[in-house]
Amino acid sequence: MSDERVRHELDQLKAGIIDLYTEEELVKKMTRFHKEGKPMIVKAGFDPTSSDIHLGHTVLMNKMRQFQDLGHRVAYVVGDATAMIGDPTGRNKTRKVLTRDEILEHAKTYATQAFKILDPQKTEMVFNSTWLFKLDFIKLIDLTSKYNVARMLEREDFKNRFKSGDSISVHEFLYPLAQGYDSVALKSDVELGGTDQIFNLLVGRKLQADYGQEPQVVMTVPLLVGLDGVQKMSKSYGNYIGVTEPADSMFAKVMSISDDLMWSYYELLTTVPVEEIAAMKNGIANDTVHPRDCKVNLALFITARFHGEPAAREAKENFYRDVPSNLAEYAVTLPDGGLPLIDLIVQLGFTESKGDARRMLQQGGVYIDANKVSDAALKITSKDSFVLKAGKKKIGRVNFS
RNA sequence: GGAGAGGUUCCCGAGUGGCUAAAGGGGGCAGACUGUAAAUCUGUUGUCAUACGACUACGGAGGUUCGAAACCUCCCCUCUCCA
Repeated sequence: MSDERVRHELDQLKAGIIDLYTEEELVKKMTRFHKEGKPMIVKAGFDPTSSDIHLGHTVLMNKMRQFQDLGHRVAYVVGDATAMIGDPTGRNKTRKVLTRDEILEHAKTYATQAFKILDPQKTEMVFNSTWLFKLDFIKLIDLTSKYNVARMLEREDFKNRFKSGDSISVHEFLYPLAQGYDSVALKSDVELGGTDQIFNLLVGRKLQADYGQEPQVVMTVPLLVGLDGVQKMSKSYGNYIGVTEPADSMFAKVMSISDDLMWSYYELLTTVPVEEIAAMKNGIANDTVHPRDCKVNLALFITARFHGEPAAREAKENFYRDVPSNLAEYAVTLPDGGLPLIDLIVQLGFTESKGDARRMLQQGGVYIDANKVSDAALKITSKDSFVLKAGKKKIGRVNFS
């Protein structure tokens, strides 16, 4: 019966979800969908302050895709208006204000990346400036009157900042309200977000009720921890793997995570069944399985997802080779008097400054064709091409002309 | 509006006239070890210069001084308490 079907779909949707407010309401909406055929509007917002989608986003997008596969529609909200506030996480004290063009540009590249996962036929991309910029002063006052400061201060970071005496600007209170108002404007049935979004998502519920709508169901997905193993994956922390990154670097980055972190990547980014993951853990515990091999498989899985199997295998081979096969190539003009190695390193962008380059050289991090170079004053005089390696990650073939 | 405390290098944070490119920690980078992991250890961490050294930097603008991150004036910003 239809009940069965709803039950089954519910299990699917609940998989990997942290918070769900509330299950009853979700069931009600799903049942209605099956009876009346009107798809749910599943909302998720994205901040267009950067243009790259990384693996952290994909956790959320997979869930969105699931809803689409069950026949629902996704409202992909580009937070161009809310970006002007910046989600008050307390760390972005001076957030760079983006121009209109930059935001549109970001939204565009964002979308093409998003559709590696989402179904474009069932996705509406909307900009929240469409309705937020139309709020006049009267309506804004009305909106702000629907929430009070005490409740606002319940939000974790507001609370902390208030307690520790850091500044909170009044306009930051507008962020949750604006995001909540998005839900009102879209009449969303479900809103998805990371666990750090829970407060904002719940504001949406309250506001919808205040505006006489049926409140949205709120679901959160776990945050993916970034490569550093500490903070959530985020572009601003530089601990991310972008979905458009080359296979080689994607593979290498996965390999660089800690063994502990590997498990949450398995759970959040792969379809490997939990039993298998448990088996791997067991194997490692009794020394029959090497953790490195588990990580290689993880890296293969993730790389293959965005680049296909063959590319993933090639990335693996490159990873174990001293010199990758598809090495970056650099064309350099050799000046008459020769080119100091230090200058070359800077010129290739391997280090930021000459001092940095010199340091790296002195510390033994520079190799030419697999031979360590320690002479900081070395000058390149011959036009023979060679492979230059500076540090662990910077490597390339240099061709002179 | 009143009173007080502050703004230091990527971050936190010491420094109250020359010994300060500025302690300490975090982070970053490099090296050792390893599994091109983590943890640990070592080194390093403003720019230019082979080097001597030069330049830039302690919220902003002026000033005092042979010499200022430090002292004075004004301004900007943050926080706390009072109204």
